[in-house]
Amino acid sequence: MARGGTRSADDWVDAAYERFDAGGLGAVKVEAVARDLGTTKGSFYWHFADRPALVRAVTVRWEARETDRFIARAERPGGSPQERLARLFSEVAERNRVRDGEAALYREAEAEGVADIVRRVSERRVAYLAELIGALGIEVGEARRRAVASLAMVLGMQQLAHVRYEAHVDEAALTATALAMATSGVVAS
Amino acid sequence: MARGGTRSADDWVDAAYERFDAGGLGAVKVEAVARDLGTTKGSFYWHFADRPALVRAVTVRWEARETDRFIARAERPGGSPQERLARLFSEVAERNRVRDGEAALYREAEAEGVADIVRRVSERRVAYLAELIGALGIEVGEARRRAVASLAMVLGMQQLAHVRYEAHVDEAALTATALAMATSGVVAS
DNA sequence: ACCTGAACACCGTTCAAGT
DNA sequence: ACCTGAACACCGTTCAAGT
Repeated sequence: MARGGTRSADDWVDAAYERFDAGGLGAVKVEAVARDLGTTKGSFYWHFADRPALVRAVTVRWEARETDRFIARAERPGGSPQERLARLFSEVAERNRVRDGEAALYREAEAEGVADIVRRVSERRVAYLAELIGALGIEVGEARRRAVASLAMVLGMQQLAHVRYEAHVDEAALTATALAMATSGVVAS
Repeated sequence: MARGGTRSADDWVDAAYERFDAGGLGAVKVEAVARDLGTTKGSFYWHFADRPALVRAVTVRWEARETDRFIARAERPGGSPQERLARLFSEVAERNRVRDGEAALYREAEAEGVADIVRRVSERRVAYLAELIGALGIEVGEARRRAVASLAMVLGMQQLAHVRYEAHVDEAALTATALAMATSGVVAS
């Protein structure tokens, strides 16, 4: 909102979200956001109980957007389950390259008190993956195990990327590996 | 060291390491460690340039211990490569349950400026895994790809555990999955 | 050579006082 | 109803002064 005017809680979340996008939840600082908004941090406490409340609002917004993207992906027509899985993994691999706020989320979730939200998103991802794998004719329990294992591998690759461990495994190999885990099923029951 | 006496840099690292063990690198706070040692934080700056130097010393110590454990494992006689791999993965799965300082390391490494050390440890883990897989008669490039993929999956499961996402996949299943990835080779090249 | 104590910066939080 | 400004706590950092 314009300097000098009055602000809503939403304006605070907008400004905080920009900082989150750039630097993760750790960059969501009351004083800094107040500066961005051209107001004082004292005014922040009119709208929110404390910093954790703001961090939580930002994460909830991230969850909503993540869900939208999920639905958009699922709704998009075209293709066998295999093709959809391939599309999904290749999008994930591509986003892996960008070190944005989301990339930091799993790392920061616990310290910032939003582990529950990240857990919820994880469950959605697993459910969606399991659904696609199930569409290949795989039994439901096995489909879930494969979904968890391939999600875990993708998250692990993200972590290795965080410490800049390249491991000579590129985007294409990551995509192929995740797809192979999902479709050819290496997961023991 | 006893209160009132004089302290060495090592004493500071000892005390800081205890805090790391309990709460990760984030718990390594100059003021708190000074309190533990019964001295003032001002005195800290005689021994160290700043907090990052202390954090780095703690991580270097962690690396040394991690290496020791690695060597101990590798040297331990007995068993085919398969048996050693199984032992390795089951130990990792077991440690996954404990939420200690190490569990937080990958998350915090970048923010704390010790990504290089964690990267080095990752490379050792991959090299060791690749060596065992290579002993199964697998070609060297393929062995490395399998090593990276199985390490990534284990790290990813750790992350999911951090947000307490259980996913109905237990320790035994994790072990079996990692082993299957390493030995039966789902990784596309 | 090693430490204390006071000072400052930065950020989260509270609150009396203003509009 | 919403905000300012000052205050305090906590922690990292510096430094003059002490032993």
